[in-house]
Amino acid sequence: MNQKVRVRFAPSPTGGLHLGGVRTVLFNYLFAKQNGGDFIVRIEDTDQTRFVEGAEAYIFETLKWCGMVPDESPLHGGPFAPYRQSERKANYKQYAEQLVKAGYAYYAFDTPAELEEMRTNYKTAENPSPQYNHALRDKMRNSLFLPAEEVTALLSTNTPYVIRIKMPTDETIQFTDMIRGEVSFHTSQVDDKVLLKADGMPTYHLAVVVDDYQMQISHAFRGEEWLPSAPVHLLLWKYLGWEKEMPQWAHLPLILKPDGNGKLSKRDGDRLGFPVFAMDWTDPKTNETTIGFKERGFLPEAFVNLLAMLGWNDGSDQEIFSMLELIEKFSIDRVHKGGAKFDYEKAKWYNHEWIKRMPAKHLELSVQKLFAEKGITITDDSLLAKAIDLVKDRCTLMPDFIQQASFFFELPAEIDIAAVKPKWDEKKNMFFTELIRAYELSTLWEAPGLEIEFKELAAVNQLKPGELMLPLRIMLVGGKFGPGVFDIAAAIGKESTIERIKQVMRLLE
RNA sequence: GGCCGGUUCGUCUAUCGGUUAGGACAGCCCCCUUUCACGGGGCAAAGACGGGUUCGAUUCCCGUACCGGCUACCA
Repeated sequence: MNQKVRVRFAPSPTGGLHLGGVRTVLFNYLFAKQNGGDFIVRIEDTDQTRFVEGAEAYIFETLKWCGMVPDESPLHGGPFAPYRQSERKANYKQYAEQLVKAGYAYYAFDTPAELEEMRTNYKTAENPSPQYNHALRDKMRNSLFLPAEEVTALLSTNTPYVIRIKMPTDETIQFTDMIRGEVSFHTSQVDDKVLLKADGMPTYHLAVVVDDYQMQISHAFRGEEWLPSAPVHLLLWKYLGWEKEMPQWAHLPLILKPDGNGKLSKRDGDRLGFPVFAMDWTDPKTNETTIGFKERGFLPEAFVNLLAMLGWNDGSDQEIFSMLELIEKFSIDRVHKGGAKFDYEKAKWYNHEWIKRMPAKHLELSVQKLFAEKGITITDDSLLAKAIDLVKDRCTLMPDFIQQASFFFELPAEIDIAAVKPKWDEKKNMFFTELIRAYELSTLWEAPGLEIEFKELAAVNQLKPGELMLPLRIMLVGGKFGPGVFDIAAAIGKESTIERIKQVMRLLE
């Protein structure tokens, strides 16, 4: 029995990685790191017909973005390489053969058409989906019921065949799931799953057992959708003689659609207008891009945080956790049994919280990039930091910084002149003319001083500051939003402030 | 249909048999703010149903209902 904690995430490279997948990685990762163990990524590409170009690279980019670096993987190498099942192909057949020899599995020569025929022939109202199982296998063409000579003949003439597990007719398979406790199945209800396909590739069922064994996996976490096939895996561990090395299982609850029911899919995101994939994914065949959390403007810290809280909590009221805190506090026995509906509003709340807490320094690079995409070049780093600190409280998603802060770096794109024009008069015009003069003479350009000067001048002119502050805001910002006006004036500087006042005054003439 | 799993406010959830069933998001109201937010305060909102066990059940057991997953030579 290996003591060392070793977990694996075993994705199939068929497209973008979605929420549920990333959460599975996260729980694996947290568990491994908490226990000083290894986090392995193994690519389950046994179905060559479903291979999608770029999907594997995408998986690793996603893990990197989330801050979960594998200790072993096809990309990072490791002592149990290769980590791609397609490259381990030669490995599996011998075990399938071993099972046949021991009487735990058998050759099946049924063609796809024959299987189809069986399903339609035996389909009844009570049994809408007949299985290839103990009750039906004697009706099929397999090494269990065909004469030995015929089997030999079929084999020697290279007739395509698969190897199926021979499920016992009457046994109870029980195991302890780390999340669900005791779970049991009756073998009569489980079908004779294919272990080795006609193309020589193993199915998931065989591959996961062989690889978990060879890679010395200590704990196997996967989605709840795998629970029904757990008895097959348990039996395989036993039949292969590795029972003592079998990992502990944990079947994670599913992430469900926000509305209605069922597990969350990419389509729900398209339909409801929120991301489901971690990052943008472009399907190489259709060239269609599906938006990701990253590109929508989520911080990886927030993404990880919100995923962790979908089905887990530490028992306290704390909701904001960093990766380090999660590693420290995560516990598999506090993971829920029931699925959780995904709530995009709450997801945004996590991001908002993270943006608010994030020091401006950490945000600078991505904000700068966002601006660059809009054609705004930032040359003054200290102004950028100041601007970020001033507006981050009002940014939920990263692109909000464009709306909230671009006026710091360029003249307002639009001026809401209608907000001031109706109440604009000669007295106000005079006030701002005098304000320009006063500000031109200012030696100390700081918010409190600017505000005092402004208010004093208003008093001299017998005007209420309230009636003047909105016009000033429109002049500097362009609209009815943003941080305190004098903070803005202080940040953009004397020259720009005066220029903006003058410009709008001209528009008001 | 069968098998397996699940079920506390609209949503995410706390509760290790005894609570006015707590928090958060969203909603509504108020305060703060001479903009928009942030922030603060408040309102409304839940144990699917029926049986047990128990002095006492949201909590333990059984049944029902409902929801989900699986039922491929896909993972």
